[in-house]
Amino acid sequence: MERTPFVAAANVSERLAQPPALAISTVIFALRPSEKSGRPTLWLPLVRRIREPFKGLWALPGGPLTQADSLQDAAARDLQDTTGLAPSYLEQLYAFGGLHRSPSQRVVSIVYWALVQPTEAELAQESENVGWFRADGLQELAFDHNEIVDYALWRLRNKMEYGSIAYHLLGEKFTLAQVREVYEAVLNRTMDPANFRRQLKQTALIEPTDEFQQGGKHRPPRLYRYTGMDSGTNDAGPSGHPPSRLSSPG
Amino acid sequence: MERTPFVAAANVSERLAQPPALAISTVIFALRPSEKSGRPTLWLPLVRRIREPFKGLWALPGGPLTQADSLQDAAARDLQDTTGLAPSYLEQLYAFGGLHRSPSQRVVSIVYWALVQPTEAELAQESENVGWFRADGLQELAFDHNEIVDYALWRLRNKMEYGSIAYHLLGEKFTLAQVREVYEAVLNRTMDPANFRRQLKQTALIEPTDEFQQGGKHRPPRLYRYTGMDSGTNDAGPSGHPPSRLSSPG
DNA sequence: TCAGTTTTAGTCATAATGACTCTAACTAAA
DNA sequence: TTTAGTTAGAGTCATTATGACTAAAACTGA
Repeated sequence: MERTPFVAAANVSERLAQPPALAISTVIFALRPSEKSGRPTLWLPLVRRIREPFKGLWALPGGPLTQADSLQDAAARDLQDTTGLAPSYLEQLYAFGGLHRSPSQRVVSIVYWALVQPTEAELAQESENVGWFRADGLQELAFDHNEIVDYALWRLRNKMEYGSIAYHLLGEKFTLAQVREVYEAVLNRTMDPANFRRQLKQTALIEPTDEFQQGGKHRPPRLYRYTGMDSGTNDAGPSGHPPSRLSSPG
Repeated sequence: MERTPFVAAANVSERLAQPPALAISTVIFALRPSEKSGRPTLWLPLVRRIREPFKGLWALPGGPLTQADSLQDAAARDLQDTTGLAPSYLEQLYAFGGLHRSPSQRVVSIVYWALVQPTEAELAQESENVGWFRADGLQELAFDHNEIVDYALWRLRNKMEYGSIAYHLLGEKFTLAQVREVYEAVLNRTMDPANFRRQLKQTALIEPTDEFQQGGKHRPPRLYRYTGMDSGTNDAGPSGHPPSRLSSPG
């Protein structure tokens, strides 16, 4: 994002005369095993800037608003181009329009946030200029992107307290323990397995399958399926989700 | 908002070549007594369009993004200019960027929503081209503004379920019954007075004053004061409010 | 066969909720 | 002065949700 657009402003008066540039950026979250514990933790892909400003620093994927796309489509397209990812969940986060976000021309960024499933996240090409980072304790990023990531994290944790969002970080079938691990990774605290299971089965939109996950060195857990029929890549803006409360157990 | 900016596009290819125009609009809510029952209900001010497109139709107040202002400041300034209002609460709602929101050039609107207190709302100048309308059952508005108002209503009702937002529609001192009336007006259903009072006093950030409201034909109710110290015109975006639950009683 | 693990069901005390009753305190009409 | 009408405000009670906890079930690996 924030590629220097059209003209480089030579001075303040020229800068004020230009209309602000419009950019789209996306914060993408996925679960990956922690290096130490192996437990799932939150990660996000970043791209390295190859030109000024902030050349060499890592930044959120994005770019100028493509004329022919809606905002949502532009976000999805940028995601595909820069990281190869197709998100299972994509929602507008916020429009950032401070006066001095970019040193050259003024840039208004409309930021989306996305969740991708582990199978998709594996496909994401890593390279010299595209890498995955743990969502907490990020290094210094370009522009105001640290602030943006923090806000996206806050929103993710917030949405978590209602139902339905956790499943976009998982595959089609999952165990109840996996759902709990998503909550624990996002909210950064442990939860009582028994109580969590009780609440999930009461309120959440899931149904049991007759399959069980094999391979563990313990009793095989039943696999469940999400029945929320969330249209995936849909916006929670207009036509958004009415919240169905799920409070945190144990 | 959506004043035809800079150049009027002559054809599709020219239109696609131009960068999208940026506009700011605001949905403003205030309580006003219903014509029939006299009970408080939700109203919002609209301005009549005096030029094409949609000349003659009512629309949300707004305008192009002023260069020297942040997004939030631009919203507050437009509010002041078009309706004379200074909101006690102002928050970003959503960025609307569909391809064909405006028939001439493509316009991306960053929409804010605001709450004003009754004393302020009275000051709002009404005129031939500025009027107040009930928030539900609106007539056809210019552009996609019906959709925007509906979404703002959804967000207002949503925020209502956490605490702290209702008081921005009231004055400095208020009775508990008035708070309940705000909830009833916004959520559009009645609530049990006794249970509502109990919950408010448990969780909400209010303190009793030693004053009582006189003039009713019944026992005078105690006046309360909000102690949330919400910095009023602050954003709930980045640096936003962590939600403190208040569920609906009765 | 046994120890170790996680799944899964269940118990129990406490807190929150919704429906309801009753008294207090005022006004207005009789 | 009394009485009816109104809302304020406190309190009761059954039901439900929550958090902490116990324990059996079902697998693996030694």
